[in-house]
This record gives sequence, structure tokens and C-alpha cells, in this order.
Amino acid sequence: MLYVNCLVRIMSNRSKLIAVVGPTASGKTSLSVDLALKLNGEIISADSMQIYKGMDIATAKPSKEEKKGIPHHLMDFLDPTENFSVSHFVTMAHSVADDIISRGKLPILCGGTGLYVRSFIENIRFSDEKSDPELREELLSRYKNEGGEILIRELSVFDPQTASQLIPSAYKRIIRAIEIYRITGIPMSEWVKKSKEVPSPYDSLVIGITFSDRQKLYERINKRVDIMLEEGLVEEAKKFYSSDVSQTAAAAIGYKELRPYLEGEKSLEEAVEDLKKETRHYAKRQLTWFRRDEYIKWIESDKCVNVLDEALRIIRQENFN
RNA sequence: GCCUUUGUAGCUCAGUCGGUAGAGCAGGGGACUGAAAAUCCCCGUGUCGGUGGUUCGAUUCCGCCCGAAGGCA
Repeated sequence: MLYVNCLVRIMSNRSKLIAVVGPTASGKTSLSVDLALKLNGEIISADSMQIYKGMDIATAKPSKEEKKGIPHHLMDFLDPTENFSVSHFVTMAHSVADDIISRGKLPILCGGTGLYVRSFIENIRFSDEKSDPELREELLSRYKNEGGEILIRELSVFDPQTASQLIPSAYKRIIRAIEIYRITGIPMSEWVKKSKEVPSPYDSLVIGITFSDRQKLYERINKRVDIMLEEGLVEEAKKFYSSDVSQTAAAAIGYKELRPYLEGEKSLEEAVEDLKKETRHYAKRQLTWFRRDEYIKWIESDKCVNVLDEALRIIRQENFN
């Protein structure tokens, strides 16, 4: 098995790429920076919220000092009024990765947005057709009035496979499945097949950070939220709500939990507890997402002495240096 | 010291006109192809504070003990 892997790598001659994934507050940022220093790399952020300008504290963007001079791409470049999506990410990440490689450096993907990471690593290719906000609105109001079952039945006429995988309450996925067919005339299940046809141009090694004791991760999360507050999260939230924001940016954890406090409906203490809780829930969902990818090489952060050394060991073991 | 209220899941609390109990939250598991920090699904046995009594049977009724809150002295 090992021989086969080596052989494939030597023969395929694909460019190497390392990814660092894991739940929020697990230490991805510092590991990726240290790896970049050791391996002459640059970082591509795979984070659906760190893309936005001004959303610094809430998204735990690394400071100048934390970046240690390593270039960070796809971070801090978009205005919060702009929407964004996976397909944008994949397209941009490919061009950035190719640029890094062309300069003789190692691209290091780092982020906790599972959909972004997986789509990039598995080279999922999205259609050029954009989404149609008006159609979505229409379908959403139909969902509210008529219910999910009717929409699923409608979907099953042109895409029985996708329809069979959906339940009435999963409205976002029902709406998207109908939308993509209406726009392109091709059912979602076909798109999914097509999206996987081209193998990845990169030879990727994905390292995941986790904790054998979930409680340890939760303690880190709680502590980090307290630090965010000290750094001025409340002020950042006020500023965030002082202007219009896109639907994508509005989903960020950190502002919406503080909003009831800003509007006088909850005490700061209560809002902060909510924020910690939502962050913990999010971390749990991320772990569920990444656990599914059997190609991830996991590091149990609370069990190993030095995460960087452990990562370097894995990299050597996989012939990646 | 006396009176009242109270003690049920990690937390907040329902409930059982006597047949050994269930919600919310927390917690756990899962799904995920253009909003993904989003969205959605599944998972509830715990000396019913302790002890004695009544009873075929007590977490439920009665006595005593222990803990908590409030009131009167």
C-alpha cells in the first residue's frame, strides 16, 4: 500500500499541497504558520468568514505578529456587504495555489470551513451558472406556504435521486436542488457526478487537529471568547451592525449572539454565554464534518507534546518534505 | 426554637388522584455539492434527599432525620 502510494506520487508528478483542518480554536493558525516557516510555504485561508474585511476579532484572524511574515491569501479581502460562496472560493484558491507553486513555494491550505476544504481538496468543480436570488425567494415563499413535501414531489419529477435523499425540513437543500435544475436544465444529481470527474491537480496531505478530550477544546473556546471580549468584540459588533451586511457575513458567530445585548434584550453575561455555546456547537459540527474524510491524518492536540513536531513527523512519514 | 415552601436527569423544572417518570437547556451521534460560522435529522434509567410506617405495591400518603429558601420570635 505504501509502495503504491509512493509510486503514484512519483509518477503523477503533481504539485504537493498541505492542508491543516480542525474545529475552531484547535490551533490551526499557529500550526500552519509554523509549517510555512519550516517548509517555505504560504497560507491559503479556507475560512468562510475570515474573507471579510473588518471582521477581525470575531473571526479570530491572526495578527501581524501571529502571521510571522508568512503571506496569508484569501483572507481579509472582501467587503461584508458582498456575498460569497464555495464556488468563488474554489476558483480563487486554485489560482492562488498555482501562483504559490509557480514561485517555488508550498501552498498550505488552512481553515475550518469543511465544505470549502473538501471541495478544494477533492477538486469538486462547480458549474458556471450563478444562483438566482429571485428564484430562491420565490421557492422559499412556496416552501413556507405549501411545505417541503410538495416541493420534494415536484423535484422528484426531474431529479428522483436527489429528491429521495431529502426530507421536508431540509429547505435550503430542496430549494437549491430545484434552483439548479431550473437554471441549467440539468438535475443536481447529474451535477454532482460531473463535479467529480476531474482528479485533483495537487498531491494533498491533510492534517487534522483534534482533542481526545472534547472538554479541553470547549475550555479553549470559552477562554478565547473571553479574550475576544477583552480585545473589543462588543465594539466590533456595534460597528458591524451600523451598516448593511450581506447574508453570508451576517451568519458569522460573534455578532448575532451579542445583538440581543446591544438591543437591551439580554445582559452581557447572557449574551456571552450564548456566544460560547454557539461556538461549541459549531466546533462539534466541524468535527462531525471532518471525521468523515478518511484521508485526514489526525493529531490529538491534548495528547501529544508538540503539535508541530507531530505534524512534521507525519509529513516525513508521507514523504512530503 | 416555631411556621411555611422546597428537595425528581449535569442544570431549570413538569408529573405520577399510589402501579418505579418526562420536557427544555446542557451533552452525544449523524447529514451536508453555489448562504456552510449556514441548514437539517436522531439520542432521555435517574438510589424521584435519607430512613421508618401504611399498602399486594410508595417517588407519590403519614412520621422522623438531613439539606435549601423565606417568614415569625
